[in-house]
Amino acid sequence: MTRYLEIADRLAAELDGSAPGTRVASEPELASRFGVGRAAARSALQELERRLLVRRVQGAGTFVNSRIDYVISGSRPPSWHTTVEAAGGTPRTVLKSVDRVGLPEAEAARLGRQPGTPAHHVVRTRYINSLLTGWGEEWIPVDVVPDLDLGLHAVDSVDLVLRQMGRVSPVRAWCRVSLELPPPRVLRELEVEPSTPVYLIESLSKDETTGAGLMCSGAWTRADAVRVIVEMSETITHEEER
Amino acid sequence: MTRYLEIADRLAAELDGSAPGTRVASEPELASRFGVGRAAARSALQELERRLLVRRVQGAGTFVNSRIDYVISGSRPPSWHTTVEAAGGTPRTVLKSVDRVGLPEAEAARLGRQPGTPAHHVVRTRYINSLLTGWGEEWIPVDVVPDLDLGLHAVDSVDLVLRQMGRVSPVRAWCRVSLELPPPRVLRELEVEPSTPVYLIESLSKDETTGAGLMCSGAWTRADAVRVIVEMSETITHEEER
DNA sequence: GAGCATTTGTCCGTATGTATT
DNA sequence: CAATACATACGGACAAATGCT
Repeated sequence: MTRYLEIADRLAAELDGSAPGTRVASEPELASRFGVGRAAARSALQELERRLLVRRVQGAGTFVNSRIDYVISGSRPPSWHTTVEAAGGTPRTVLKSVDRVGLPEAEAARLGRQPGTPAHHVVRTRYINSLLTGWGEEWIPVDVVPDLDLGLHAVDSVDLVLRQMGRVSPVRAWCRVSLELPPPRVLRELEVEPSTPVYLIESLSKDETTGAGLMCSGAWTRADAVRVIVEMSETITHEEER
Repeated sequence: MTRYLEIADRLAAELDGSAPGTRVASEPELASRFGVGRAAARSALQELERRLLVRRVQGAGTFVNSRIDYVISGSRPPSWHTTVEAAGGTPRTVLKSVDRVGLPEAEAARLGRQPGTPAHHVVRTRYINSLLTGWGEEWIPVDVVPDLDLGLHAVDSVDLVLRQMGRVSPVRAWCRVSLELPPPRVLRELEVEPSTPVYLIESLSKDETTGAGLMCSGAWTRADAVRVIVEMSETITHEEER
């Protein structure tokens, strides 16, 4: 019945299988093609954007979107770079800052330390194909690795730096994933609209042998760029499902 | 600079703390109040809807929305009804159908059975405060509980029926959560727009002692009604984080 | 850097359709 | 049935970002 949904469905079918980044017809083009006003053509493209099928950029145009699957699992734990590359994308991580701070209360509790314990505070952004898709911070007590910054400028992976310079074996001990709307800070850092859904991935790493807390992190990721899938493989205590 | 975002932010601040279900000013009211056209007032309300702060119903109005947190965790496993009630909501589960079918391939693999094995196929919908928020299906091999339908009409909980009539102890063995856009089937069942984000929660229950697959399920839940949080507490194998 | 065309973003006024109350 | 409220659509206008000359 509604014209713009017909157009959206039609376009969705046409775009199915197109390569990511392919250009989609502009609003005026669609308007003349389907014999509607610009408003209806615009609504159709916006509908496709809500369905995460396209990405729209003011001044540039509308382009086919694609999401990569990021599986967080106990049994099959792929790294970020590997995941993105396997999906045919180009990953990039940018180190924004490395500070030396006292541990905030929440992070201290997770790491099993006293609040105020000296720690490295690492802030990094993540890109897929030059598109800013993630922002996150990591806390590592300084006694784990005294001069983390030296290693971080040479190697990209915090994990690797911990293993080589800290001589520890970090394993993921706890992880929590939820879908949120970005708080003001993340809004600015990720340069997104307030209505863009983002995943919050919180994580804690402990030493494999001693069990001591080594690192905890919080990472925000755009849901229109990544599809996070959480798999719990272990047998878990009973849940009454009704 | 943009007028409608100013209005949206203003309204968001005003609505903060309002009781869920509270009525929000209509488009014409907002238009005259802020001295803008109906288009700008409408955009502001749509922005709030994208932020999941309000719910809009044609013919009725715009109302304050609220999401309940549903935590899927190993350490603290609450039931659906308990979770909703703890959040101050009224949960309801409606049994749509109970069929006897042969197990499809995917479900058979999960349950460790042969495809085509006779099984109960249970379809149910879930409501929060009379709002349709979830739709899901469950598969239970008939040899686990021969006459499941009898029990299901008396008790709401599949888990309880399995314990009482099947004399087994189901525990969650595997669980997978992802955020999706609803496929056509779910679109119809949940009566939502194609752009409404929904969670897909897949789950497998095994017997606590024998380890035999008892039940597997797939449940779709509206993300504007529920915020799913997944917690992995167990120590998981190493993941290289970069 | 300046200028220009293209494209999306915002906004107006108006009208009609459709669902709810 | 009538009033209300949201949904769709038109035509027109200007703003803002992008990409190219």
